Amino acid sequence: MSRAAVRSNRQDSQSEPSRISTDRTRTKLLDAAGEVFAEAGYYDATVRQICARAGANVAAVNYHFGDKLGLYTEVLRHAVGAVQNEALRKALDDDAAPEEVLRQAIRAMFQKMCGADRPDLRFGLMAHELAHPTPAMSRVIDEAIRPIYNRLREIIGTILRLPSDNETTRLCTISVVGQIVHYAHARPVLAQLWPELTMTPAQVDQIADHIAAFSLAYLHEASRMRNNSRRQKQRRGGNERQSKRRTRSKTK
Amino acid sequence: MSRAAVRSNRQDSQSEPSRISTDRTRTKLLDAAGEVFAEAGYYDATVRQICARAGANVAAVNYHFGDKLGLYTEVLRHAVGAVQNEALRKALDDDAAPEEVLRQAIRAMFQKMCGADRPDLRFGLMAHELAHPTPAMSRVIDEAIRPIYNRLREIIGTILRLPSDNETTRLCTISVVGQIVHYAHARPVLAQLWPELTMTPAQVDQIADHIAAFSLAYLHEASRMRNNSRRQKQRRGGNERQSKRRTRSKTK
DNA sequence: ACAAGAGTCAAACACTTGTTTTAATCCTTT
DNA sequence: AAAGGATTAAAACAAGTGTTTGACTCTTGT
Repeated sequence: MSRAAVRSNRQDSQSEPSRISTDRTRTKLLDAAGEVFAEAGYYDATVRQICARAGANVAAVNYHFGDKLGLYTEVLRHAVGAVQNEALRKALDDDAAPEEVLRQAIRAMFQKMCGADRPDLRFGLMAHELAHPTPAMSRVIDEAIRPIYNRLREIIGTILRLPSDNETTRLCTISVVGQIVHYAHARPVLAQLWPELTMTPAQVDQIADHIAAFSLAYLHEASRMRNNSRRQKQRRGGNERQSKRRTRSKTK
Repeated sequence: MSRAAVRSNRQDSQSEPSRISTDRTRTKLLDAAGEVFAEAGYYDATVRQICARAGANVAAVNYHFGDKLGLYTEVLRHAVGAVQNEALRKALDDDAAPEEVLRQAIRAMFQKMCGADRPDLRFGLMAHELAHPTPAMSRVIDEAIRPIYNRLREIIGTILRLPSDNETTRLCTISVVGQIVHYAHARPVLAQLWPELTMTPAQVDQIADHIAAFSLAYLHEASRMRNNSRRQKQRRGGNERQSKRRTRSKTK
C-alpha cells in the first residue's frame, strides 16, 4: 500500500530529470488498458486481462497506478489529451454552412462509434460510460463528452436561430446524439431485429446521412417557423416566399 | 443437481391439480427477481440480493429454477405474458390518425422508461438488455422488443406512405426509439450535462412531445417529397405548387 | 564496489459471485 | 400417528475479482 501510494504520486514530480529510465511497462500498461477499457468498459475489463495484453505482471497495475481506478483515470487523461485533433474536431471547427458541419460531425461521430476500424478510445469510453457510469464519470463527462456536446449545441443553435443554451436547442442536441449512440448501444439487438444491418462502411455512411437528414428536417422546420412568426410580428412585407403556411398547418 | 433439474421441470406439469400447495417462496422469488432484474439488469443483480428481498434462502433460486439464468428466463415469461395490455398497447391499437398514434406511443414508452413511477418490468428488462445483452437476449427480443418494433414500423410506414419493411421506414423507426432509449440509458450523464433535466412528470411529457415533433418533421417531409415526385412522374399538370426544390436540394 | 532503492514476479490474500451439499423441517398421504 | 417426499436452511465450495506481500532482480549514486 505504501509503496504503491508513493509510486502513484510520482506523476507530481514528473518534471524531475532523474527518472528517464524504463517506464516501459507503465506505458505498455497504459496502452493495453486503453484498448481493453474502450472495448469492454471499466467493469467488464479485468486487470489480469489488461496485464496479459501488456505482457506485465498483475501487480504492475497497483504498483504504477495504485489501483484499477487510478489506471482508468490515467487512461482518461491520456486519451483526452492526446487525441484532441481528429476527424470530428476538424468537422466541428470547419466554417462551412452549419448544416454541412452538422452532417460531417454526425458522420464522424457515427463512424468512430460504429465503424469497423479500431474504435476510437474516447468514443469507446464515452459509450461505456453512458451505459454504465464509473466512479470517474464526472471526469469523463467534463473532459470528453461536454466539449462535444457544447459544440453541437452551438451548431444546432445556429441552424435553429436560437441561443445554444435554449431548451429546444438542448432537446434537439440530445435527439441527434441519441440516434447516434443508439446504434452503438443496441447494435446486437438491432442486428437481430434487422439482419441486413451489417454495418459495412457503405452502410455506416448511409445511416449517418439518414440521421443527418432526419434531424435537419425538424431543425429547418423549426427555424422556418420562428422566422415566419418574427416576420409576421414585425409586419415587414418582403419578397421572401412565405409559402410555408402549409407546412405549419400540417405540423400543428 | 438432479433434484434441481427435476424441480425446474415441474412447470411442464403445471396443469396437474395435485400441486396446489405452497409455492409461496417461488412466487415471492419471481416477484423480487422481476424488480431487481428490471432495476439492476441481469449481471449486476445478485441472487443473494434477490433472495434477501424475497425473504428466501440463497439455495431457493437453484432449487426452484435450476440456476440464475433459469430464474431470469422465468421472469421473462411472466413479464411478457402478464402485462400484455397496458397504456402502450392501448395507444398502439388505437385507430386514430397515425401521427396521433405515434405521438401517444412515444409518450407511453417514454413514461414507462423514464417516468418516476415504478418502472415497467418489460421496459426495465428491455433497457438493460439493450445495454448489456444476456444469454436470453434472443427471447427478450422476440417476445418483448420485436412486437413493439414491428407495430412502430407499421405506424411509421403509414405516415411515410412506405411499406413497413422498407429501409427508410426501418431507419426512421430506429431513430425514434433511439431518441427515447437514449434518455433511459444516459440519464445520469444527461443530468450532469444539463442539471435542469429533473424528469418531473411535466418534463417527461414535454420531452416526449419534443421527440414526437422532432420525428414527425422528417416523416412528413419525406412523405410530402414522395407524393410530389410521384405526381411529377405521372405528368398530371395540376395546381400543386412544387416549390419544394429548395427543400430537396438542401437535403441532398 | 556496494548499499539503496526502483521495478518485477509468483504467490497468496480477502472478498464476492453462483452453485452445491447436507441435514433439518414442513406437509401430505396412508 | 407414522412415512416419505417436498421444501427450507446453514454452511461450504469453486471460480473469479482486485489487492497485497515478500523475495528477487537490476540499475544507480556515492
